[in-house]
Amino acid sequence: MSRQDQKQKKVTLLDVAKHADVSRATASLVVRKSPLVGAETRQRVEAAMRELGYVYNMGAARLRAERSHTIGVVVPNLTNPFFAELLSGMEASVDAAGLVMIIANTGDGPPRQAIVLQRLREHGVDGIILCPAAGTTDEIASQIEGWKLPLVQVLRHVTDELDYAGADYVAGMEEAVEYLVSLGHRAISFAAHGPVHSAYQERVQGFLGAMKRFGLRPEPVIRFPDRVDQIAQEADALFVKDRAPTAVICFNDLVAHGLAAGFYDRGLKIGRDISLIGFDDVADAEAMRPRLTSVSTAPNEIGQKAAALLLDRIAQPALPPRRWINPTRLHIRDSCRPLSSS
Amino acid sequence: MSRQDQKQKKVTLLDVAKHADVSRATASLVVRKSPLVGAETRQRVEAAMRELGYVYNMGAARLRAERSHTIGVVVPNLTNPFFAELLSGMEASVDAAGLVMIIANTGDGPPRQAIVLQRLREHGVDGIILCPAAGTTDEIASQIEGWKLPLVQVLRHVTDELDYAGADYVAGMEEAVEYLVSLGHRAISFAAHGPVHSAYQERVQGFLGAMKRFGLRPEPVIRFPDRVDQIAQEADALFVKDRAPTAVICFNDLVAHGLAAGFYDRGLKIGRDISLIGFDDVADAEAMRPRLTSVSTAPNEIGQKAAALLLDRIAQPALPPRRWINPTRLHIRDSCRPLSSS
DNA sequence: CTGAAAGCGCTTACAG
DNA sequence: CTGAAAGCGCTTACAG
Repeated sequence: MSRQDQKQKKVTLLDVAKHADVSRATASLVVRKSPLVGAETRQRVEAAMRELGYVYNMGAARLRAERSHTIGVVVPNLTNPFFAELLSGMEASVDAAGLVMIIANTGDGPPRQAIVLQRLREHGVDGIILCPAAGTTDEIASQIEGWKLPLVQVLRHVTDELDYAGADYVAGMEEAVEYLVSLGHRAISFAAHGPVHSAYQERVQGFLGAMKRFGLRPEPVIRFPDRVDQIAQEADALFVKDRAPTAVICFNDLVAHGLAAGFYDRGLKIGRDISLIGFDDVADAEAMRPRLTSVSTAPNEIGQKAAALLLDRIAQPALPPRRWINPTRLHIRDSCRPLSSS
Repeated sequence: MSRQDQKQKKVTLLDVAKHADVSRATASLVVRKSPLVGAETRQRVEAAMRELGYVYNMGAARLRAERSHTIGVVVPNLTNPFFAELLSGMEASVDAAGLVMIIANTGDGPPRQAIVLQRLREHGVDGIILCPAAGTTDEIASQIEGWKLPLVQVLRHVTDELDYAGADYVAGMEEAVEYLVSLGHRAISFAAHGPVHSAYQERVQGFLGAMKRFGLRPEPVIRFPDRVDQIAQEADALFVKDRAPTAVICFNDLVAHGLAAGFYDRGLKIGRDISLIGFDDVADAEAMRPRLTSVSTAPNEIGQKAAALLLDRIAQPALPPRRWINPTRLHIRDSCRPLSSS
C-alpha cells in the first residue's frame, strides 16, 4: 500500500491505535498530550501518526468535548489600519493559546452584526471579541447572557455587564488640550468624522471637558467626510464664520492626514500657521511631514488584552465583568508650535 | 418551563422536530432549505426553531457531511494596509457564499507557515487561500496535492500546479518606466525593501526589462529598511557614488511614503527636484502631498477573485490549475514632472 | 495504562 | 414527505 493510498481513506485515531498496537483511548490521550501515557508508548503512537499521515479532526473532538478552539472576532471594517493593528495583536495572543480566529465584518451596521453573530454561534465559537457596530443598544447584553456565550467588547462599549478592553480616550483628549494650552493656544477646534459610538463620545467629552476646565470657549465639533481626500477638500470648514482656530485636535490620524493635505493645498504651513494633533498614533504619523504629534492608543496592545480577557472569561464564565482601559500617551513630534512664535 | 431553562440544555434538531411534530429528517431538510418540504410544514418547523431558540450546530453537521463551511486565509502579516484591503475583498466574497474565514499569520516564515497550515487542516477547513511566505519552495505543491486540500495562491506564487490570483506586476513596472521616459527621464532608480518572492522578482524584472528596452543603463536595485521612518532616514542611499537619478520607482507605496518624507527632510521637492512613483495605490497615495502617482494593483479585487477561484476549486477539485492576473493601471497624480521643466 | 461502550448532533440512504 | 437506523471521528467515564 503506497502513501497515496493511505491518504485516500481518511486515517482515524482508531487506525493509529491499531498501527501502534494500543487502544483507541490511549491514542486519544497521546493526541491530547496527557501525562498519563508512558514515554515509550507515546513515542510509538506518535510514530504511527507520522507514518499514517494522521490529521487530528478538531471537528469530531469539538462535538464530544463541547470546545471548538475557535473564537470569533467581529469588527466594523477591515481596511482601517487601526483595526489591522488591533487584529494583529489579537492574533498573537489567540494563536499563543492554541486557538484560531474567525473574523467577520459588520460594516458598522447592527442588522449585519446580528447575522454575523448568529453565524458565529452556529460555528460553535468558544467566545467572541466584538467591536459593537454603531447603533448597537445595551439590549445586546441580555441577549448574550441568554446565549451563555463568553464575549468581550473591544474599543467601544454598550454595556457594563460585559467585559471591555479599550483606551482612555477621555484622558488622551485632555492631554492633547493641555499640551496646546501650554503652548499658548486658546482657539482650538475639534475635527471629527465617522459614526457616533462610545469611543467617539468619550473623545468629544474629553475635549470639551478640558476646554471648559481651562475656561476656553468650547467650539462646536466640526464633522468631516469619511474619505481622506474628501477631508482635504473640506478643510476650509474649520475657518468658516468667526472661527479662527490656531490649533486643531483630530478624532483620529486619518482626519489629521486629510487636514494636513488640505492645509498644504491652501498654503497653510503646519506648525507656522496652524498646529495639528492626531489620535491613535498609527504608523503614518511618523511618516508625515512635519511629523504628526498624536495621542497613542496602542491598538496592538488593546487587541492582545481583549484576547486575554476573553480567554479568562472562557475559563471562568462566572467572573464579574471586567474593564481594561489602556492609558494613552501624547506622542509629541513636530506638528505643534508655541503660539507666540507663529 | 421558562425560556431560560430551555436554553440550559442545548436544543437539538430532534427537539425541534418533536415540537413541530415532524421527523428529525424533515427538520434537517428544513434547516438545509431543501425544496422537498411543503410550505406549511416548513413554517411549522421554523416556528419551532424560533420558539425553542434553536442554534444550528455546524460542527455536528460537518462531521457527517464532511464540509465545514470554513476556509483558511494565511498571510505573511496583518498590519500592512495592502493586506487589509486584500482581506476585505476576500471577506466580501466568502461571506456572500455563506462561508466563514479563519485567518492566520505566518510572519513571512516557512516554519510558522507549516504549523499554521497544519492547524487549519485540523480545523477541517474546506480550502485555503495562501500568500506563500518568502522562502516557500515548490515542494509545497506535492504536499498540498497529498492533502487533497483545495488551495489557491494569492499575490505570490511558488508553483504552477496550484491556482493563483495576483496582479500583473511586470506590466505595471513597465508602464511606470514608460511614463517616466515619456517625461524625459533617463536616470531612473528602483527602490525596494522586504523579502524576495515572486511578486518582488516580477516587479524588479518589469523595471529592468523596460529600462533595457529603452536602452537605459539599468541601475542596481537599491534596498531600504522595512519601517517607513527608517526609509526616510536612508533616502540618501539613492544618491551615493555616481548615481544621480531624476526619478525613482518604488517597490510599493510604503517605500514611496518613506522616501517622500526623506526628500522633504533634505529639502528636495518632489516634482521639481525628483519624480517619484509608488506601487499598489493604497489610500495614502491620494493623501500625500504632492499626491503620489502610483501603479494600482487593486488588492480588494484580487482578494475577491482569489476567493472565487477557491470556491470553484472546492466545487470542482479536478479543474486544471488556473491563474488570474489582474491588469494594473498607472494612476497619474502629481509626483512626476517632465525633466525639461525641472 | 487498557478495552468496550455510549454519546456529542447532525446527515445519509432506504424503505415506506 | 416520514421514520428508524447507521455512522461521521472523536472523548468520556468506568471497570479492570
